[in-house]
Amino acid sequence: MLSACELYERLYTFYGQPRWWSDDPFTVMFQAVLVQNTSWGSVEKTCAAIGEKLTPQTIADLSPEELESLIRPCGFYKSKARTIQTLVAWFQKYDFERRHVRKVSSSDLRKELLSIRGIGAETADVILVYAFYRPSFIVDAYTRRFLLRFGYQYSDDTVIKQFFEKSLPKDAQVYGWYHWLMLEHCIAVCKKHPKCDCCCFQKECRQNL
DNA sequence: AGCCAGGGTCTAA
DNA sequence: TTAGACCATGGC
Repeated sequence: MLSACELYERLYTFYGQPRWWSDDPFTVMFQAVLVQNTSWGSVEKTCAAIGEKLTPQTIADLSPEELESLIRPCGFYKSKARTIQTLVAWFQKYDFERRHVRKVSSSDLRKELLSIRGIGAETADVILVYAFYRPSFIVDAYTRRFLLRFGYQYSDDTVIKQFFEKSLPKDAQVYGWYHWLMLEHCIAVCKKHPKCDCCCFQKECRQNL
């Protein structure tokens, strides 16, 4: 079994410099909610339609119904609209400024996010890492799928989170890059093997890694 | 046609 | 504490 660090080295060597989700914290928050149990393509389309109006103030000024109709294509639009409005109100307490949010400690920030209805562990960690540069390893469908392919079998997300956090430097940039690399890898493999969860030991899925 | 997508919440046992 | 129902739409 490879360690989390060794896996990272191989991913980084193979795929090179990963992208960041978005430089804009509000874009990260907005998209992280929209993508819940939804395909990324729907989120992209929705955000493209909103265009430059995707700012916290613009979204804050929308009525619930207006926001619902904007995000409808992403599914679960009523609950997501409510979550986004709550998030915006929360962000407004910090004047929509990342540097103000960053005055809060990581653990308190995580608690604040988790207290918002519609934000669970995964969404909170995405926001912590990509929007506010706080190290809290993201465990999502890609993380689980990635580990499965390499023969790791964990039942519980908190155990997976620990697997990464215990052996990596506590660094948000590393966590964000790592998550992005796993995503890239899953997408690259899935193009060749649509049902790839069950092919983790096949050579095609592991070559060059 | 039917199943799934980068989840989260609430409830029943 | 945990499995299962529910939320909803679009893409393939």
